[in-house]
Amino acid sequence: MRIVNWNVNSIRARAERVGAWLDRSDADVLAIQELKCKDTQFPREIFDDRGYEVAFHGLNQWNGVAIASRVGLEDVEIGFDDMPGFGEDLASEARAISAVTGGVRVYSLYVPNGRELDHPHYTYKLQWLEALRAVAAARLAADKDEKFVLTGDFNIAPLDEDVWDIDAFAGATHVSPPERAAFQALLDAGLIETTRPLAPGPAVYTYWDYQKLRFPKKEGMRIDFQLASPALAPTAAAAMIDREERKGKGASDHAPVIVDYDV
DNA sequence: ATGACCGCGCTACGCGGA
Repeated sequence: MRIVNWNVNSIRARAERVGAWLDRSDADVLAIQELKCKDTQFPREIFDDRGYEVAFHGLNQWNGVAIASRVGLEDVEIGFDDMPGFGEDLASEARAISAVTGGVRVYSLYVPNGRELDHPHYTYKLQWLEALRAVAAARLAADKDEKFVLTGDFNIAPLDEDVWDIDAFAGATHVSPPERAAFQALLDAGLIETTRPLAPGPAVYTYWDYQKLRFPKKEGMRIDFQLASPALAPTAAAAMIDREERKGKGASDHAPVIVDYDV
């Protein structure tokens, strides 16, 4: 089963491209981040027309997550237990959706950006990741044999080699020790990241800024991942970052992250 | 060539992105 996660940076602006990509991707499951639309605006015909079921969650022009699948979609959950909110009213944001598909619970996650190290959004990011860790730990405690995977845009570069120049990130988010510790805590809880071993770096990236010719200069960041449960991870057979999809006019700033699982 | 930000919304410039 081919499971893909992709931050599309607006599903409406990218509708044609996502459809064309689905036609050639052979994806069984596509976990999407950054829909940038409300549920009432979601272009579900992209998926209907191609025989994919789709579940989506969008509240406004920010964030938004979805899962599309051609191998069934059941037991959809919006958010996760004790997911923190943000803002004066601590409103919960559209950053998590999951569903059982092909015998695997797949999460589509858009981890908060953090903005600046001294910004309230950074504290929110760390709290959000800790709540996510608690959910993963609880799932494993309840059933160590459950097949599930946390996929999406983690907005963390776990290793120095995951950015083109670590010196350019001094004092920036995405590389700070607390963020990296929050990512490591997910691994310490028992999850296994399946893309890096099968598509190792250095200089393997999933995101390139639109500015400053970052893509043609091969200056990117590796911040999109798949963290699989112990029952699923050993079945990972191949992984690929589809950087071809980052080329040309109208590309998302993130590339699809593809993993084939023998399930 | 892969080429000098992009998408969104009370359509106009500020916000968020990383």
